[in-house]
Amino acid sequence: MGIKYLTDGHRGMANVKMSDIASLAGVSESTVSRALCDNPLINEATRTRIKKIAEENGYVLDLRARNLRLQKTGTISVVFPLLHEVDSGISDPFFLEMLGHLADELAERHYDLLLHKIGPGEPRGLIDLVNERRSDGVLVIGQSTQNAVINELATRYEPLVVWGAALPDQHYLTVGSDNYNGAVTAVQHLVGLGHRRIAFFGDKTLPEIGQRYAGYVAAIEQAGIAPNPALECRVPFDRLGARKAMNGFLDQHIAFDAVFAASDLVAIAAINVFDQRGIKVPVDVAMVGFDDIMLAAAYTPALTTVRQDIGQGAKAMVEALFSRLNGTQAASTILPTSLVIRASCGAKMLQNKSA
Amino acid sequence: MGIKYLTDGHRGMANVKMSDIASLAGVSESTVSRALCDNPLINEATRTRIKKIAEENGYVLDLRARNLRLQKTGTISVVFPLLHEVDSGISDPFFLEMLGHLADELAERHYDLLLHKIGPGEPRGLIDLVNERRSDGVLVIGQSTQNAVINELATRYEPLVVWGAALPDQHYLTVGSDNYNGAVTAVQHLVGLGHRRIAFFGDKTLPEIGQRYAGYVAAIEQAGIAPNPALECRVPFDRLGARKAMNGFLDQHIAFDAVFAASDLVAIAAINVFDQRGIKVPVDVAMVGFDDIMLAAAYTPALTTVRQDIGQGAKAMVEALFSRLNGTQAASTILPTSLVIRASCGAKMLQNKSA
DNA sequence: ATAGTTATTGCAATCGATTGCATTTTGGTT
DNA sequence: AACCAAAATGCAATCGATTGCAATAACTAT
Repeated sequence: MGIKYLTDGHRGMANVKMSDIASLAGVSESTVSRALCDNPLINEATRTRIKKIAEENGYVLDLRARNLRLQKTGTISVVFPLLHEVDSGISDPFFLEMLGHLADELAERHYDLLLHKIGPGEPRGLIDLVNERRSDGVLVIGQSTQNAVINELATRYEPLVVWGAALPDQHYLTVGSDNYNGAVTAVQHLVGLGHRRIAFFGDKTLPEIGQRYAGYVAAIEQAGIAPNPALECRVPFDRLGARKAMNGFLDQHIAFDAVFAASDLVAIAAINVFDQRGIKVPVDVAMVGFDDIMLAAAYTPALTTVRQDIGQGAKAMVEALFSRLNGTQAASTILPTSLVIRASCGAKMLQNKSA
Repeated sequence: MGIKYLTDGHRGMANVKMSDIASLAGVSESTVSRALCDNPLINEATRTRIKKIAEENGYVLDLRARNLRLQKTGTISVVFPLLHEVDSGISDPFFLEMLGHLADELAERHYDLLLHKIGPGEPRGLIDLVNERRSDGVLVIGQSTQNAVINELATRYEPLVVWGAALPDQHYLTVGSDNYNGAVTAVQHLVGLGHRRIAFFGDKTLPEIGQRYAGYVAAIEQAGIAPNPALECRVPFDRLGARKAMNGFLDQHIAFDAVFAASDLVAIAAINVFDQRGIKVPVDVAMVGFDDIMLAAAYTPALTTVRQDIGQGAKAMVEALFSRLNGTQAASTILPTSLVIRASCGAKMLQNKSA
């Protein structure tokens, strides 16, 4: 006699299934199924024997079959604004960092991560995705301008969590940073350095940016400075549009001594445009960004910015989603931010003023 | 009488299945199945009738069931070096751009994209992924140091395509840029500008970087310059390590007038470190990068770099993978690169020389 | 009308797992 | 030895689609 093995074919990967293991072990499929998931109904001895056989024959269960039977997918969709067209997109490193953390959190729960890109012109994408029921839940990173679509969807689809700003009439769970207070802190910092004419760079029609703008205004006013609409530069997301907007702003020759940029990417682009026109950061103008992407620290000059804790954010999103899946109540979360001070807004201005 | 509808429950999403449509239409499931996939066996009239009923009742087929039956998954795994730990990782924007393009290519072919993060310390991850057969094929972005594992896997698993350098004893298909010639062009450009003491910044133990290094050496020698090992700075991937390596290089006070950085990220970090020590790019030192990530153009100074066509790369990878899935032969691909000249290595040096 | 085609449709098995219930085996008790 | 409870295992239905083959309906030509 001797131990029987299933020979795996030429392709190397034998298509071993549960019934094969069952016959090898001389038991029924039910027993194998139960043994493999440590069901206590099965005798300790048989259980280990079966497991050993399964192991030796390289058995792995077929998730399609299991999920079909269990009526689930074992998958979470992550919807992502992946914009990469030359003229319409900047791959924000912030998203990649978020994605990495989400991948971790989901892997820990043994869920797969199905990635869906969604472009600016395809609002149906999200709806279809849900209709096809390929996943047990959906995480949306960045509602940007789609919040109407998302909101409509949310009224009939529960397991949906969105990264971004919490808005008033919102039916869906959000996890996001405290944009308002983050902005307040940033602007207060600039004020503390002696800056008075602080420009706002960003597109405040986007929900998150709108909140940052509100914080900017509040901090300005609180410092006793009159908000000046001329100091606002509406910077779109695409690179060319951004440069154009910034150059247009500079062409107006409005005096300003600092910029609060709505994201690090905007800040970086601004520094670049300024540089080309001979304006040096931080010597001539102080600059604060938002996000603290990895590159913020590596930029020249290193960027002072409002840090969002992406790891926490990812964790909160996944937790909220699984609460919904389990029927537990869960509330939207607003995560605290912190100001990271680097070279892009040195203390020089303060010294100038006091001198 | 009147048309019958399946009422969808409170949750909004009715769980309509094919058998429901069958009874509504008064036909068998087989007929519905065939009608929905435009099988010509089915009468034109019934086909449209069934489709209409399916549409009205919001029917969508269950992919698990279909895939189980068809013995496939409809999914491609994308394995991704998502490193985000503070001390071990930089999220290279290059990867996100690639990911976006892959998402497009796969979506076009109606395949889902399953994302798997793989950390530096988990070589088994890739193997397990394949064993679990959750996807019909695997795309690996960046072999980095894992090529031994990948190679072993490739001997028994066919539908595998890797982004990266083509290496001698490789059993797997690769798609990658022409690292060698890209580097040659970059260095020739520096030479043409009059630079003689060109440093190499990067970790040449990684396959892709190794090829770029080879190109660097070749171009140097071809210009009649003796390669100087002291001009090589081995820059690791983590930020702190990178800074340390660069500072160490500067501490040796070896004269150099230009840097060929193995990636844009390295170039960016280098400019930053140089700046902190009073070395200005491009005034004091010229800098060329590799990749042409979005940020290269937005950096200050804008980065001269070797552009990789990521869109083409993604396309080639997916095409190669599907060839394998269809049993067609496919060969590894090497994509051409192009040099993008920007501010980081201006023509100043040349003028200095000729003056 | 009738046999012979051809165009449609249905039956039933199948993909690979899970699980309620029935059944067998084992062990303990008197 | 007989019986009962408890432990271990097996049977068979099920998840929702696809498809070879059989069966029926609709025509065509004689």
